[in-house]
Amino acid sequence: MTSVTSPGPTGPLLVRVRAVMPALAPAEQRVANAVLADPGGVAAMTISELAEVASTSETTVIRFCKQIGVPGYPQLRLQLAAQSAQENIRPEVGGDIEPGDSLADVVGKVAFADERAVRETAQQLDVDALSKVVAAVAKAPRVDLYGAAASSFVALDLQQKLHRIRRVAFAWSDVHVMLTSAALLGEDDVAIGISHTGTTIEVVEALEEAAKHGATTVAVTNFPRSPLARTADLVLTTAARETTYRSGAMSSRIAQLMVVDCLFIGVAQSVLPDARKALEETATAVRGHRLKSSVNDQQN
Amino acid sequence: MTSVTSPGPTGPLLVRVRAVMPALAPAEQRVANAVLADPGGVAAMTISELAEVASTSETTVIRFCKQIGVPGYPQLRLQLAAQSAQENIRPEVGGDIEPGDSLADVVGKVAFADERAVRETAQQLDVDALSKVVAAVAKAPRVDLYGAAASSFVALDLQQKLHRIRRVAFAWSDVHVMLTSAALLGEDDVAIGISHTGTTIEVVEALEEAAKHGATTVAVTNFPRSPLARTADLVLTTAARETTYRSGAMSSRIAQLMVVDCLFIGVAQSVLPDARKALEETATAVRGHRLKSSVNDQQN
DNA sequence: GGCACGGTTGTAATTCAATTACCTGAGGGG
DNA sequence: CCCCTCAGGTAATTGAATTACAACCGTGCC
Repeated sequence: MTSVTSPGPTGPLLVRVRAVMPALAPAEQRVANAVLADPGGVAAMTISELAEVASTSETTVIRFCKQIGVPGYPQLRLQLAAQSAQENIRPEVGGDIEPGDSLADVVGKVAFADERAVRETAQQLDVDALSKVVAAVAKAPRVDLYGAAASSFVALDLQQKLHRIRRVAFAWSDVHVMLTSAALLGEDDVAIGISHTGTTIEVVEALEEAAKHGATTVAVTNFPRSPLARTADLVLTTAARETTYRSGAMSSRIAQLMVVDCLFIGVAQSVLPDARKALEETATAVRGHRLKSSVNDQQN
Repeated sequence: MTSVTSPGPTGPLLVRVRAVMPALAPAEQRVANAVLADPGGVAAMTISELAEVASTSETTVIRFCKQIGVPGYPQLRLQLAAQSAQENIRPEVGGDIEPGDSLADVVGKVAFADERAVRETAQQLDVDALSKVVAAVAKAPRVDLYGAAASSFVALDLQQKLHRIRRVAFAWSDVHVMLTSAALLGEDDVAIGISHTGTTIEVVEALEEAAKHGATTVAVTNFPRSPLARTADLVLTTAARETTYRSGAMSSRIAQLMVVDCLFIGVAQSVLPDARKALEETATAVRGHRLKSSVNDQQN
């Protein structure tokens, strides 16, 4: 029993709450909303007061605590107090993007949301799971990547990176191709499904098919209780709170890319020096397609 | 964190405790000492446990609370939790990624680099130029996007976003197609070239071709003096310092995406309410491809 | 259409932490 | 020597937190 600030296995409490939100029952979601709306305030409430605010019973509040991995209500209060004390040091200049915002506001808010997504994702990322994924990918004869819409670009990005260090990887976004490809995977192969919500039918199906053939399955999603996460052997969660500006993937995709970059570097490290050599050779290959005036030789 | 908190950065509560110490009864002083020795630890204790530790009774603990101006024991716990949380502010983990770094180090460094890229890009972004780009794109009958390798994904991402709000956009990564497409652009059209270094021959050529036909040309690059930037009418610069781990685009691509997101939101704002309607319709369209267990309706 | 089932929610009983009321004993002054 | 005061504690009481249980609701399966 050391300190309140470093509780369970995973990172910051509020991040966890947001991640688990969709998997909660309605009454529990009301509690979650109350907590997210005013963490500091809730820390000052008794269980009955919070129940009142969330229009539900004390019982449900307790259930909510257990759901998010906190043993009881007093512990929740403590963690909320700790959390909101930290936030106050670095105030959230954020807020949602409004239709009337000036461009300067938009830039500020987007930047803040992206920064936060990166920071919080890193904080709560399960390094243990990541290392298992790295190990699996490093020794896999073949890696399949599944993603739809915006997530497909993340898949493509990873494919390209892995390809540059000679790992055999394929990124698919067509269900039919996903399924046929998954059907051809074997024991040592790895299949990675990417979906922010974790509910994209096609990606879930493909991962199930891959599992059926013995491949190691990995989910990259924001929601650890989502269907995709449940299907996978290993889960890497992001921590993006999408702005409500219904534009679709913004910070979620940034968070996914960060995770995928970490994965890539891990793999590259574990197959050094081959990776280094491969990277140098590929860099040399595109050098002829660079104009002068920059000594830089990275690709893109 | 179990250290004896002697010097400065402690907040008001512990300061107050120290101040009133001499005025306290012996048994109360024992409580005070226990609190000062390990504030975080005490926050995790019940009143009985603390009484035990201070070799005294619960009653004395309560008396101690009142003495230092805290109404009750639970309140003391909360304040201690908040206090000790503030003490451990997270340190900045800069530095380059080394081959021998642990995965946890890698995650920390990647996150830090990404965060910094986002922050610094936002700070130096030319909002005036951005607003001109927004205006041009908003009224353009057609937008061409050019990018190679990793930057092609950024182009595709933007294309998809613009498409969702009914803007006609094309993302090309094949030189031949780029050039033919550029040749068909007109006065009101916009061509956006994306290249981190700004030296990718194909992208520069395509932008030159587009300029030749009267289109507004835009560069998204890290280097304002690069060939690409010189070719373009408007320049949006990113501010990524690529880690030397020769992996290619990592934080540079994050920065590009942020810029592109701002551009997109700007355009969406300026064509409201059509954009809103379009976004809602597209969200509805994919709803059937979502599994339940999530109320969320963002795409990917 | 009805019936069984799993999952959700609330009520009531119970346990346990926190607080208060009250008691004891030691020291000091009249 | 007795009484008064006050530190300190025990035990009773209150109220918060938790658990046990029952009602309910939608869903899928005959």
